[in-house]
Amino acid sequence: MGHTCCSKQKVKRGLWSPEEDEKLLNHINTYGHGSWSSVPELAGLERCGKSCRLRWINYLRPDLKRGSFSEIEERTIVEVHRILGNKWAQIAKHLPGRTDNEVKNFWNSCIKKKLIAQGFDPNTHNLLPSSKANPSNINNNNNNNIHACNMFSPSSFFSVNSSHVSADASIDILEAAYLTLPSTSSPNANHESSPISTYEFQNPNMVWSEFQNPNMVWSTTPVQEQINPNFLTESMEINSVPTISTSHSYPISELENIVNESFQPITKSTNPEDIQLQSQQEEACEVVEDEETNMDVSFGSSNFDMNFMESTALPCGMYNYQLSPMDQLAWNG
DNA sequence: AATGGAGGCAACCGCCCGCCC
DNA sequence: GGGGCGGGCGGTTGCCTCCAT
Repeated sequence: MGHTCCSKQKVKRGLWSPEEDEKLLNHINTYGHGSWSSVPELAGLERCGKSCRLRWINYLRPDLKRGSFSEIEERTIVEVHRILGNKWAQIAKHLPGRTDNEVKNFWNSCIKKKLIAQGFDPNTHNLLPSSKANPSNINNNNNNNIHACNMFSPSSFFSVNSSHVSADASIDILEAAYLTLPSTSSPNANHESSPISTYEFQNPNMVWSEFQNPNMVWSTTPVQEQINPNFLTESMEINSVPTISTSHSYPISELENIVNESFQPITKSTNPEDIQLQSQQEEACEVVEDEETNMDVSFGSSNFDMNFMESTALPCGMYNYQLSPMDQLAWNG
């Protein structure tokens, strides 16, 4: 087996010796890595390119942070994992100096066990059934939608210490919040037949944690690039998105305006399946309104509204502003 | 002191995706 | 269009260390 680049040459496996590290380090410091497949030969190593790349990324890179994870890093991992799932590379982007491998190992060896010990399913971040049934585990809490995030302060990790959040990473959260749940778009939706690209925000279960406290969203890329068409489905039209670019922050209100300007309602689809889908979404939203809020929002309406996103996040347990008894749980395990 | 289990971590494996020809 | 290749990523494995017995 093995990767194609490894099968063509005699390669060494296993732990790297200090001499090998030095060769790789010297080579990359002098020439850069260029094509990884050519690095072993140029550096005089009997390793495959992938192995060199991995060694560099996970160990030799000069910007790596050493040592154990801080509590803030731990919380960041939990919060981002709750949204992104096992997207270790994406999670690692939120932790400067940490690698995906490191985050993954830390999760599997430490955080996962802590969550389980506190009665949370590490995959869903929801309470485990046994914990729900056992009041002693959850401090007599009856809310089955409580999330592991509520172990922490309701202020998001973005407000804890912005230096721990890379500038381009918060948008991953924004995108992933839409991508987390199964797509509600019809598999038969015919995008090609539409004369223009039409989309609709497909996942109302938005985690808008960036918008809760810091009042600022950081951006290194134009908004148009940040908005991933994958989290949009039919019925909203993408207009020319104003470009706010390159490494600056802008207020929440500005982003809200941008999004509102960028997504305008269009006529609903005539596709019977889409109509049924929209009807289901509207029904679901009505339940949301009845149960959680009187806010004048509806998934059927195409007005994109931050309040809407926040309110719809509540019933699905994606986000909860309210302090719950879970907040009182100690993180130290 | 020897041994076995648990935990942590580095590295590998296999798959996927994008690019190029 | 499709095949090859390189890079990236998540899952898994295996080794090393520590600690209890």
